[in-house]
Amino acid sequence: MGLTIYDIAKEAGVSASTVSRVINARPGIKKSTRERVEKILRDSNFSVSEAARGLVNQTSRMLGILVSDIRNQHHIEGAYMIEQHFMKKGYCSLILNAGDTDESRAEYIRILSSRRVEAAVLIGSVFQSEKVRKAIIDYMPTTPIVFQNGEFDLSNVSSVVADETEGTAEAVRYLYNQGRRNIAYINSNDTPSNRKKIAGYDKACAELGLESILSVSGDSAEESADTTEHLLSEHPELDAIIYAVDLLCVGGARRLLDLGKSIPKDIALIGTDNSPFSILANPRLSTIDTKLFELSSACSDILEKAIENPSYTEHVVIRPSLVLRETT
Amino acid sequence: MGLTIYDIAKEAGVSASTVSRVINARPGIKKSTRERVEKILRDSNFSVSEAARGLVNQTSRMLGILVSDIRNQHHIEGAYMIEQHFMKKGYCSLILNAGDTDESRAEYIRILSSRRVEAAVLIGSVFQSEKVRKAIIDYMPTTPIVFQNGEFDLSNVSSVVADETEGTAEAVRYLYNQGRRNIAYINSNDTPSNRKKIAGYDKACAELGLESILSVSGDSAEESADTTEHLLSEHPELDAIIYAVDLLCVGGARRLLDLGKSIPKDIALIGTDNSPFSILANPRLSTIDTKLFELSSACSDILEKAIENPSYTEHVVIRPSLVLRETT
DNA sequence: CTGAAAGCGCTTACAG
DNA sequence: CTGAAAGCGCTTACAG
Repeated sequence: MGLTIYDIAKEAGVSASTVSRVINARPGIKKSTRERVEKILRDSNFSVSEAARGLVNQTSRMLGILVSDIRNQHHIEGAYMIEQHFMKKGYCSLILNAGDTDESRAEYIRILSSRRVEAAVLIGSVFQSEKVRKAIIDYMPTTPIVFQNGEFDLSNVSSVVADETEGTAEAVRYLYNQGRRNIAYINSNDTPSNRKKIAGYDKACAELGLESILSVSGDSAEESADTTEHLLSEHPELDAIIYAVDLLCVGGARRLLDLGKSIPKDIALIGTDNSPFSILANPRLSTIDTKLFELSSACSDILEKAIENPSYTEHVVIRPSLVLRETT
Repeated sequence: MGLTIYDIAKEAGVSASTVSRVINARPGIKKSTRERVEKILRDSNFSVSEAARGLVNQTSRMLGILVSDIRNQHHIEGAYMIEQHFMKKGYCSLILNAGDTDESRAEYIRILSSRRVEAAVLIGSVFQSEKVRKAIIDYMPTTPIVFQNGEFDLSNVSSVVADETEGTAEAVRYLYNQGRRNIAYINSNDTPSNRKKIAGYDKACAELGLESILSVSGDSAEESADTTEHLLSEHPELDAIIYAVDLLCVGGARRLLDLGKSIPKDIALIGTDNSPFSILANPRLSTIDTKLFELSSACSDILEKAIENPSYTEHVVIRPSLVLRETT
């Protein structure tokens, strides 16, 4: 199995050096030799071992992409974009599910380091932790890293973040301007990103003299429906709810309809992320667009520059915008 | 940067062999030596180069997972499961988007081969093509491969397929038993998998003496809504529609509601895949459950055995079932 | 219990 | 234009 360049060399009656030169299209090889070797390469379906090549070149042509859960549609978009873009340049992407704990996420930094990836991307604010930071310092102190939706104050880490605080505050202000005065917020998991959203909600409520009404839901549509119903029973005066995630808004909308509420007449709803759910939902969601596509494409751009020049670093902030549909 | 075992050896005053033995927990090392080396390993945050190690061991500890588009929720589930499972055993997964053409998909087989993956998984019936088959013969003739939702008659390729023909036929029969007599089918892209579904639809229609009414939609909910409306204008007698994909069913349901139809009274709807959309949709979809989870977990099991024993091969067929909710 | 040497599959000066 | 040699970072017989 696995032919080596020595096998090819023997068959062509040349040295391995020559075969290597042909494979890598180096100049200064007699045309007839080149063609003979090329034919054998082709006929034998030879494929170079990237591992061996990487060992001598000190490159792996691999990228590491860490996502806490690859099944999360919101995160996979970025991974997709990066994988597609760099595959064209001959890079393969190790897309790994870094798990739910800080320990496991830090461990994945170590794993990427032992695979000698040339650059890494962290997707999701959950990577914001001291353990991950330390793992980067210990294991990838000079590898270019791009952090999507988070930041570390390290010389090799770039960041691309959405200003979710401001995005959420704007949603509150919009509802206020529409005459809503009892605006609740339903949060999902406790992540750095969600904390920023709540900060924006609280800030805007304070500015406008509104009461902060905060509730937390599990991360399924069904749980959100229950949370929404419960919240409404405690605060029958509610005339608007903002959700930290579109999916939760879908669940809430559904339950409110079941309870005989009219949306947005009785109660206005705003989701977050402008995800596919927001258009599929019935009614279609108004939502805070966190500009996933722009975030991902900024990551991809930075990564590209950082691979060229490993000391390149950049910090980008993207401003969310409000997308108005049928729930406001 | 990049310490090698020679750096560690020098610092510990031992040979590289000894360091290697400590790293690999080989027996027969004096306890004091082992502990001294371990401490240095830890303090210096040493991490072995998997590439170099792989070169000598003739293993890569990498798996290749080919998906046509990683953003497809239906496909990523399998990739997730496999990645998670094998990471525990020290394997990293190259999850690659193999693209839209047979050429590109075949090319990815070559790429996996040059990365010397120890096993590969093809997810999705679209890999069913002569070009991919040839690429496997040429580049991975002995690497264990598991094909999710497709098969190749090759000694190194296992398969796990859903019997979509039968699953779809059953949906038709169910509708018939409910008294529906004008049952249409709306297909999505032309893939081997979708062809099997249509075969099942046609077969059941023939059995029951029903007319086959087949239409094709683009792959967004919006396009499906248009297709549905158009189909209904040509066949006002329709009292049921089966969709090749849940998402299309969501789009169709939405439009039918907008047109003032009552679901399922006027018209019954059945989607395919039992995807998250089917529960989120309003109304919730009845759907042909293609048992994604079982498919994926069967792939993962086979893969595990095949990595142990590279000549292991298995062929599994999984029977879909009908899940009844609010659209029938 | 430990080390020197060879080798995994490549690439790249260096020499001719 | 081409080849012999050294080396990338490891592991593993082999010898002691």
